[in-house]
Amino acid sequence: MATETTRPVLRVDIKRPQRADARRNFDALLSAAREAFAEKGVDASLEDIARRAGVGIGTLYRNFPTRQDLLSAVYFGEIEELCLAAEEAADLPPWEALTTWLRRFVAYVATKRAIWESLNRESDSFQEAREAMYAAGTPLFERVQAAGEARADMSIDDLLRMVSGLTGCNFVDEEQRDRVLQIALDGVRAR
Amino acid sequence: MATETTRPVLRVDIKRPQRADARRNFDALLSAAREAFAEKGVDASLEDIARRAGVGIGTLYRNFPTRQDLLSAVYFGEIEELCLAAEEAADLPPWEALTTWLRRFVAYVATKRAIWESLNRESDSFQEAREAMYAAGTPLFERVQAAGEARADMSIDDLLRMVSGLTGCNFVDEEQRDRVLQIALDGVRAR
DNA sequence: ACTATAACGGAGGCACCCCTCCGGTATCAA
DNA sequence: TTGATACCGGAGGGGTGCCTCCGTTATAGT
Repeated sequence: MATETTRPVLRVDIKRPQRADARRNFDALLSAAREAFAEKGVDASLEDIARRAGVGIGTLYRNFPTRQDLLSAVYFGEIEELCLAAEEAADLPPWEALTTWLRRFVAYVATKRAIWESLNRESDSFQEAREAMYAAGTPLFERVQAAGEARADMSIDDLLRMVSGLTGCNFVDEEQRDRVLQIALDGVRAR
Repeated sequence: MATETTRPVLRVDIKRPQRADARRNFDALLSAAREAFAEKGVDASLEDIARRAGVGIGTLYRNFPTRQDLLSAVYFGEIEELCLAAEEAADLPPWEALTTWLRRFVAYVATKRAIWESLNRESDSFQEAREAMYAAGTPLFERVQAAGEARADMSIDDLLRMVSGLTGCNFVDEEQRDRVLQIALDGVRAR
């Protein structure tokens, strides 16, 4: 389903370089950045990223003139995947579809701190990512509400902030995180 | 009630200096630090704090040899107040007592980022603060559970992490924060 | 008033980060 | 093979923060 999607697109036009050596560096930088951002959040040191990639700092700046460019290149793809996951879940019954997607959402957020931060920072370029996530989640949530299985006095914004808040803080272990999340979602259910 | 409490004490023994000028600086540092920590979180720059206090960096280090010493001096007092609030709420009916205290808890956490961080960091000296908070909240929560008004399969640790998670992330406004918190607490209620 | 000394404050060494600039190098088309 | 050039890397200047050290100053007891 939806192979030729017209979903609001997250366009990043940082072009992969032409020359072979340049392409190698470009890719190394991307994966080093993915690693560093996941580990230290969006404030990870750019010099550290260049080091991890085994590349000079100059090369980093040539490919990604600003920190935002690098962040975008790394994360917009992943958020895109999240949006796709929402479409895939659409076949399930309303409540399962929603929780399935949220589970996926949580899995992402837990490891990729930047996604979480993108929900919590006031930044233009993150705005776009946030909107894409909301657009993806809204149909799922509205379906649940239409089925009378979730309280009507709640928005997707409420829901995602709730889930991301619970995901963004430390728990003793995964088991506790799931349990607490489950409890909070119980509050979302219509009674 | 409990004027001569034997509650686990948060002891900080950084002694206020003897000489008049030293005492002035000590106090100025404390309030500058309170301000800076609230504003920028526990990572606020020590040099900035000294500047705000109108004092040399050396003076800061003389009074508070480590960042932890300063943090402790600032926050343990406030956490102590939080614990007192729990005792005061004890007169109310179980569920109200708990939510009254949690409301207080939220009010603190929202403005004092360090308290929130103290729940989310792995640090020895915060451990102590965390334990004090837990000790204060446990009676309230257990009372609610005993009254059958909260689900039994949840601990005070679960509850506080849930609340602090929801408090620690941004909401559009206070109203949304309260609404979402209310929804999550609905999930805590026994059905 | 005078002095012993507690307390001051900021210069300075070290570390890290950001970003620019440019001499050197690897690539690729001819 | 070779030359034009796209691309490299890191030195270096500017900024901030941490913490120590020590010459200078204010205080308090006599």
